[in-house]
Amino acid sequence: MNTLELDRTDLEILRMMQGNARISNVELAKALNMAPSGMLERVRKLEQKKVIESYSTQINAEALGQKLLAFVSMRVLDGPDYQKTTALLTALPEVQEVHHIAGDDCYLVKVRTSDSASLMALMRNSFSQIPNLISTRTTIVLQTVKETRQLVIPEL
Amino acid sequence: MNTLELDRTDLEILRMMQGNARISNVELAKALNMAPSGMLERVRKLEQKKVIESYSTQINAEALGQKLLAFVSMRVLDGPDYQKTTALLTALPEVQEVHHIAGDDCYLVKVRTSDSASLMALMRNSFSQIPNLISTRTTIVLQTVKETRQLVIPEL
DNA sequence: GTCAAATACTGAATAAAATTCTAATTATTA
DNA sequence: TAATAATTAGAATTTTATTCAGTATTTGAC
Repeated sequence: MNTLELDRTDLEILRMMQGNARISNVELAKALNMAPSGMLERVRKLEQKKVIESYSTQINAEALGQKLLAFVSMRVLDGPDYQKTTALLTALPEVQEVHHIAGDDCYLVKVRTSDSASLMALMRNSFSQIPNLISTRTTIVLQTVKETRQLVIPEL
Repeated sequence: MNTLELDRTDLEILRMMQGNARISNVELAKALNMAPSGMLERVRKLEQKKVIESYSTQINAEALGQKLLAFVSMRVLDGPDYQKTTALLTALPEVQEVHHIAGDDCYLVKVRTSDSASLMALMRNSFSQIPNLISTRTTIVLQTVKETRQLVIPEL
């Protein structure tokens, strides 16, 4: 099979594991009518090919006191430090997403902090320290109705 | 211990599992110097308390041909169907996030599709069918520099 | 189409891990 | 402080992961 092509079985594996990363190999094998050993090889291969990127645990953000979510629009000024500026921004643990979007040299940044005071502190103490970086707009999330990274897996 | 309070051990567990949902119970126990049986109960308790929401597999979106990411601003008109409108939107598998944001009755919606044609189809065939829902702006992501849901876990 | 090489799969054996349960320890609280 | 509840360890048991040799299947060259 080609390095990048996924057959029906692969897609079924991904579908099942996407929703439950801790499903046992035996259970997976049963569900797809395979021997556990064969299933194991499939999964290992998907990991090697980086089709499976990681297994992560979704933690209740509020349980950790992380009640504030915000989207911040930013502009990075062109220049020799462009890469470095991006790296500094990305390195902040409160920064969950950094998307380069169309229109100007702009970033859309998703930030999660405990509260608005922490966000303010972050913007004043961290963002402001990064050269050539300008926050242009901050949007506070009032309520999150849905938040997942589950992909639509084709049927084949 | 209180239903919601997390001690140092809990936080360590979350820290380790957040980055690797498939870490074995034995390995966790070793790392925190506990018996596997005790560790297992801790984890079960975190699951019951919904501090741990789920275990998910991060799949390479491009491997599944999902190359387009977009943020769509939307407005939902007030009315008796408000709840239903939200439910219909949320139910779409291409819709990964729905955030209610400050200012107007507005949603910020994150959408992932295979390409711009699919996005257009989604907007025309699905979004448009939902009553009282108006897309006000679509922002295409050119490049994603960082995308994680890892939370900042306090030290204690 | 045929054959050889590579790939994928099975089934059994073994190693490792998960799970259960009892007893003991520690923490809570009345 | 005593009684109660919660947590933990340790051993026994069940289940799962992993390995591996052999079989089947697919792939690609000719």
